[in-house]
Amino acid sequence: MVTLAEVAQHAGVSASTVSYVLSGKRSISATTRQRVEESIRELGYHPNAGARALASNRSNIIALMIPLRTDIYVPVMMEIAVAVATTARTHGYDVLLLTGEEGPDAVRRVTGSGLADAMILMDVQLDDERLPLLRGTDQPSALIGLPADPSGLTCVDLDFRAAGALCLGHLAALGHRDIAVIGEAPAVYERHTGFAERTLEGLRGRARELGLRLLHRPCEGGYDAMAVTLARIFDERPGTTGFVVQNESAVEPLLALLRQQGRAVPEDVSVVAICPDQVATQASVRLTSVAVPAQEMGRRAVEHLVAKLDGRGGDEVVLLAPELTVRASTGPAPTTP
Amino acid sequence: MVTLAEVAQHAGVSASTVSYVLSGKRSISATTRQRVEESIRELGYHPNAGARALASNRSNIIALMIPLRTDIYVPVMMEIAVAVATTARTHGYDVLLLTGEEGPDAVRRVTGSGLADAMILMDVQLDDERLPLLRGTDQPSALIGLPADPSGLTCVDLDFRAAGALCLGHLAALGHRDIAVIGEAPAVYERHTGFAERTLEGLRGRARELGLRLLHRPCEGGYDAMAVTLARIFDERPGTTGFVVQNESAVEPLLALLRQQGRAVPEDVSVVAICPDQVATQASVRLTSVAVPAQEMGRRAVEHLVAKLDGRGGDEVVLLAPELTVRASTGPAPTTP
DNA sequence: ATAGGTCGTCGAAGCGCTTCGACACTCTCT
DNA sequence: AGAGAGTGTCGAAGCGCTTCGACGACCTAT
Repeated sequence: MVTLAEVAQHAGVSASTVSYVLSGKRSISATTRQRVEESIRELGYHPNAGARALASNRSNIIALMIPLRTDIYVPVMMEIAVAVATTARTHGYDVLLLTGEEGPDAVRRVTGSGLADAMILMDVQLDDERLPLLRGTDQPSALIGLPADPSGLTCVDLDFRAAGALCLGHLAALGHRDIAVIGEAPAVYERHTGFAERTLEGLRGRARELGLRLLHRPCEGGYDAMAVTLARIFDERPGTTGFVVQNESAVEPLLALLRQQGRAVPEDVSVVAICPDQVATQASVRLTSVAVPAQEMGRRAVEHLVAKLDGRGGDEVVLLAPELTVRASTGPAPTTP
Repeated sequence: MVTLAEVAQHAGVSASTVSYVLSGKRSISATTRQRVEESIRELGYHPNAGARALASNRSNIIALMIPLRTDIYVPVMMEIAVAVATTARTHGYDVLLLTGEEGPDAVRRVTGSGLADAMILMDVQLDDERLPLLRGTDQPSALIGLPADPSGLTCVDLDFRAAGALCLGHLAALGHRDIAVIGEAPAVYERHTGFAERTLEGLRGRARELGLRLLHRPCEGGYDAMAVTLARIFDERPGTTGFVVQNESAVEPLLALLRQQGRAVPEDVSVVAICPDQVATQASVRLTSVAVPAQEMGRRAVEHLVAKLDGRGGDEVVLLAPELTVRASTGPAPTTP
């Protein structure tokens, strides 16, 4: 293992000079810099992370807490995680992966031990038990999601309320009057997950404004659950012609079932999804959808944290504006004779 | 920030005593231990990670390198990642998330800086450029996947060759003679990804033994690509009655297309998948499948590393035996009159 | 009773880095 | 020509922890 001191000796300068070459925190003459850089390369020097963290009180690590459940929003989570890791690297940070399993203890542990300089939390509940801890520390943090009370916190999220409204507006403009909403699994609503509830508010609010009839049904993913849910919907509202789906694992089952029942998409019923673009474009019918900008969210969260760590910027709630892309799954409502 | 010294003072002992209470590396009287533990709790002490790493030359971090591509095997990757994180925590380790983007440089950086004590690599190519680096260091590592030459390395993987053979055996036993294999995207084969090629070897070998006709077609995910591929298959081999699918994002499109063409599963054609159980059970037809034991793989990799870090055990190739679960997508071959 | 163990604790060294103050220079401005 | 203001470099302190050797205190076997 090569140390700073060895590099210094090799280059014929003092250790502090090498350190300043590395950090750029003091000016160094061009010739010295070159000599040092040459030595670093020649010896294959890598600064020791622990020593650096100890001396500078900075680990250059950002912690990312992902939900333990692997059964839900997997593509979104993965995309966010990768975006976080990639963005962090471009700013010189590494990413520590925490699972939700440890809950608040993980926050305490990471904060207390100086393992990470900052923290990103995903899968935030409206009234998340980790939030008081975050407010009580001076360690920067960012949430991906929006809790009930975001004061004193940095949050990045899609504006799901607007997304809900947008979907409904699109269906309404096409003449649909009876809309069914296929939501996430009931457990998601029971946990009071922000995005699910806010979407619903957006949908309901706009439905009221436009005088549409709205039926919301949570749904476990998968074919069988979807079959039951769909049967109930048509039972209760036979005139349903528009669907809004916010549940990745219900998308394909829904399409398959509609097809099977002889209801053509988009001729007989229209479907709008709120999901990552990839899901929308790979479905058996290319779906009109509001994209969940997973990468963008991950990137923004990291950039906020880096800014805060550099002493720039403060808390802020960033709600990304939803965009609706029209594809092949929506069309004019059928004219009932 | 509370330090060891403060805890020591509070408990009326020396710093080293507190350290030994924490590590258990020397015997400590029960009364002293209690007093120290009480102080730790009272002061809310967390050992500083950097200082610990510097002094002990151990970071208690395991690096996990995941592929950058988020478009492929997402659920598997995610499951492995979560299993790695969870298992690592139970052994007192944290997980550093690296993306494949940096490639070999990441290996050098992490190894050189002492950021992590060990490393797990996913998405291993048969002739992966990171392997020489791993062999050249004394830092323990584990691969999830199997390269062409695993000598001097620890590898954990499903025995894909056996998995391929198993699928074919099952179809053969049901009387199918003409089998089509829907593979991963062409790029996966071009990269010489181990699992894809080994599956193919297993399939071909058993096909030869049993005298079956085998047609292998790589396939991009999604509905449209699958439609093209399927058309070609039936064009070339109209008598095809058995399918083996190794491509998560081709599963649902395949089922939809077969249904659409009036080919009933399993009455007219049988489908066996190689995929995580979750995909198999959530599909519109519950799929007979060989499970990719993602969690098990993640867990095993971590446990091997922990053992190596504790000075137990050495390099080893662990090939998990495949298990085929019969569900609703396979049945006897139709008798051609 | 004394030599030899074991047990529990302490002090001090040191891990590899960052950073502060100091110091010798070289410029500029008057 | 001398004061003042940079520049570029160095030495030393110290970050919070682990770990080694040392040392009493107590126990056992001779």
